[in-house]
Amino acid sequence: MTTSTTGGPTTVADTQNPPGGTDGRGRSARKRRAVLDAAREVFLRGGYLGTNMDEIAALSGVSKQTVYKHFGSKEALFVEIVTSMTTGAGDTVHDRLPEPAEGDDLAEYLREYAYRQLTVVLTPDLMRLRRLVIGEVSRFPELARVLHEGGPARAMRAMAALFERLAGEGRLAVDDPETAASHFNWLVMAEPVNRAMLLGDGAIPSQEELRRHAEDGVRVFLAAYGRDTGRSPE
Amino acid sequence: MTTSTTGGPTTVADTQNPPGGTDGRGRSARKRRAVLDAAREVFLRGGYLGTNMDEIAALSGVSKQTVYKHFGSKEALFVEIVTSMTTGAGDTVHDRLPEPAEGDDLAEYLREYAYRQLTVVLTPDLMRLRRLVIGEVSRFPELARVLHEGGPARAMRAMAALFERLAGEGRLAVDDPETAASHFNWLVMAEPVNRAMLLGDGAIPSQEELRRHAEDGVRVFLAAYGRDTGRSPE
DNA sequence: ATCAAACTAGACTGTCCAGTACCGTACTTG
DNA sequence: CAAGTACGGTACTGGACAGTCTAGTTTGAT
Repeated sequence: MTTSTTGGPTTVADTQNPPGGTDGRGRSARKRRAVLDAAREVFLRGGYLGTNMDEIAALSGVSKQTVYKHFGSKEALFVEIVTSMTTGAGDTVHDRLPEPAEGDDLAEYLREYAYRQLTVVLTPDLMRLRRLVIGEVSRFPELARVLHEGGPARAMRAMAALFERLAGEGRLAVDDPETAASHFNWLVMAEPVNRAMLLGDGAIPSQEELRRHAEDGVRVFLAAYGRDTGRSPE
Repeated sequence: MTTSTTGGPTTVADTQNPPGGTDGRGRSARKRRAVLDAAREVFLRGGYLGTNMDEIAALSGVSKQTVYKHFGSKEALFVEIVTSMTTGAGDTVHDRLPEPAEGDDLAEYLREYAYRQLTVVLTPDLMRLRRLVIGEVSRFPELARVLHEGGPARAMRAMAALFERLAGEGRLAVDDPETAASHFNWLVMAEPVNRAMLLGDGAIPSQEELRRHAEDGVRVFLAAYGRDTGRSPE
């Protein structure tokens, strides 16, 4: 944005705008991106009804007409923002997720898993997204369904599959993987998420607190579902 | 709730409108109540911005002027609704809450406690209230703070105090009552609450499901914090 | 019966906002 | 370089809504 806006003499050597059509990333696509970025910020700040399209146009440095050219309506733009953020966050959690090897310390693996999930989800933008979607459940039930599916449900399915495997290997005492996954998930996520939900982004715990919280949750989980975790006197 | 309204057979001569000025429950108070009831329904349905004052006036069978006479503004009316619902629900949970006696089965007591909490909180109106407040966190942070304080925080304080006492009596292996209370609370509440939060009132579990859910949560809690719950081999 | 306070109905003001229309300009592509 | 398309700026339409105002009516106490 801060690059040379004054073109200069005649034909700039085009260091950033590829003339060939192979790239496909022309002016139009750039404007579209700008609108998406601005809309995201504005919607997350003001909610659906609390946001007006002029503000989005102004913040993205684009005319209102262009906004409506790319996204037909306020509603469509809103849906686009929410779904893209939702799936994006879900992918961040699940991409390149290592599986526990035979020799790994299971407790350590679960702590890492929990901590990773906590740090990804407890982000100001994701908390705002969650508040936004929850507040609009009656107006946009589909979006809430998508968030649930791409968030908790997806995470718990992955965990249930993992726990089932570990139970088969005799490393966990789990007979109902879904229930165990739910217990693990909420032992770890519930407290900080609900806290941040109501008390605002300022209530998001620090990394150290999240570490400790993950440890506590895993300890309780393994006390109930672990194989060799008889409460040993320290 | 459905018990005798504490009235008793003393001297209830008046049917509804006491003529004496001592009561103060005249026409004005009736109108005020009507406005509150209507506002509650309309706000819970449409959210803060999605609600207009004409609708409230129409539903309560009262002129708009009267609405503004009793509550100075839309914002004041909204705050009134939310705070009264919040404290009311908190009282419902904690009023007449029995304590576990010496001989009681602790697991049974905790199951009952959990089930009670679940049934009170998982009510369509309370879920709608929660969504409403969460959606308005940025506009009304105080209301969210009040909901957190009168809801989860209050419940967890009560539980922490109980656990501390039970630990002192040697009936629980708890060294950090706050953490234990958090674990208990969210093992029980998190799954159904978050589910209903995103999937709508139709996702509120049945009473049987809540019973089972409470059992599962208590089992895990006692595996971690119980005294005599060594995992017996089946 | 009388009077004052509270209520009703509805018109009204000022403001905000989604979405459109118009026209001149900048960019892209052949 | 030419032509077509996308964009900027801005004014405009149509409708919604918080809050006020006015004039007439009901209610409840004296």
